Amino acid sequence: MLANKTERETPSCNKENDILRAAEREFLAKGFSGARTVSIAQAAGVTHAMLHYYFRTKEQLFERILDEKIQAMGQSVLAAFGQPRLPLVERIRDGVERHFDFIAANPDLPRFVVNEVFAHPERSLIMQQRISFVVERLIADLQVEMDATARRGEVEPIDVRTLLLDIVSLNIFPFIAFPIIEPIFGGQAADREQFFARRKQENVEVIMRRIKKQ
Amino acid sequence: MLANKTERETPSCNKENDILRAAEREFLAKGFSGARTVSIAQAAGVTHAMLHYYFRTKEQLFERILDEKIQAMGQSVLAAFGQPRLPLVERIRDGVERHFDFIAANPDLPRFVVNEVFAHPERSLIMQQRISFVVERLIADLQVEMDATARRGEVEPIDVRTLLLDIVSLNIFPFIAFPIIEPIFGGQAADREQFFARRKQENVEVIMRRIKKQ
DNA sequence: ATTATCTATAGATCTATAGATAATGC
DNA sequence: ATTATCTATAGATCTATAGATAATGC
Repeated sequence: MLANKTERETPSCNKENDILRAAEREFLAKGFSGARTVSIAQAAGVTHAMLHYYFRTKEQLFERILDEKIQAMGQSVLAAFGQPRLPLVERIRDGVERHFDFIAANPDLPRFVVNEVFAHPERSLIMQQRISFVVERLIADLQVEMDATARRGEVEPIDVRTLLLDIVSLNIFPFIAFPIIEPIFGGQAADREQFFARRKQENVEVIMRRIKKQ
Repeated sequence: MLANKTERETPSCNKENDILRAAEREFLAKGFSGARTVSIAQAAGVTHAMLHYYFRTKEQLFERILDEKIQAMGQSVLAAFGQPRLPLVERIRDGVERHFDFIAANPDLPRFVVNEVFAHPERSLIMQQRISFVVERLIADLQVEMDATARRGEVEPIDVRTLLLDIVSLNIFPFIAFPIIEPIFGGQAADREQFFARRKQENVEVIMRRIKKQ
């Protein structure tokens, strides 16, 4: 049936992919209930019937996107902190920055994932479990190094899960709340680039102070 | 009043308010596009026509709720930190805890406000400006005290806006992302109460270390 | 023979209103 | 006379599919 896509289909004339990319934009911007399949089809430059031909239902199309995005969120943490080449403190500083950069490059991602997982936790259960499984190993690995470093008196001992939640909270929230923050920061947030550059530095500062031995 | 047994007599007396309360629940849970006016009417125990009789449109009913909630978010910051009776460091510690408690008591509020403001920033512009105006005074006041305290060498100098964003990021994110966090924290988050009690302590710790003089 | 695409439309849902009727206040 | 409430339904969307037709691969 649809399983075997031929290799000579170039991206620009691959309608299935066009629909996926259009769906990605629409769903990320408006969420499941706000998105319209007609709009997606229109943005993809195909008739509405094609969307159903390839994905049967709005729900199925949505789940393709949601799974993709949940995975991306999980991967972002792995990619940011899974670099064992640096000593722990530098590894964490580097991780905060990498994770921040990823969110900066995908500012709509966290809101989307957070909302849709909240709206229907059962919808994404398998994907979530897969992510936690991988993240679990990263955490265990980091915790071992953390404990060792703390024993040498180089850092304040801390539960790695707790530290990671501090980091993602600080990194993600400013992006998802930017429209609210902007008027409060007034001129300071007028230059979006600069605002987030400072944010990144602040988050690194907060986390470094959190683990610093007192 | 023999007319007491008539069908039109309302048990809860104020249907307009019933609709508002039902709308609040529905909109907070599902957002504007996910909410259904029929469901709201049903939950309020009135016919669907009544909803339009009192509020004309879904949009107007929604804006009543959104304005209310934006104001509540702003007030929560004011109420938490607007207590000039304590010395600065204690005032901040107390503020972090008060703000956390408010979010804990209204866990759906931030997601709702953040989403809807993001989806239609123009819809809430007046309300946002009103909030920023009030918060602005709090910030100015706190900054004066912060600078004075820093001059005495009791804290590390910091921009108050930056510090407040650290605080609300740490306090709000764990609530809006809880369904994602839960499986990763596994057993540690099984007891929701305890998980958030620890979070509160962690957030206080992070912020105290952030302003501590080095 | 199968896959891709289009037009047209069914069917479901959802917002909103019209129009009738009862209650309330003056 | 005005306000509150109900029933019934219009009108607008939106998802999904049927059925015809073109393109592609064997």
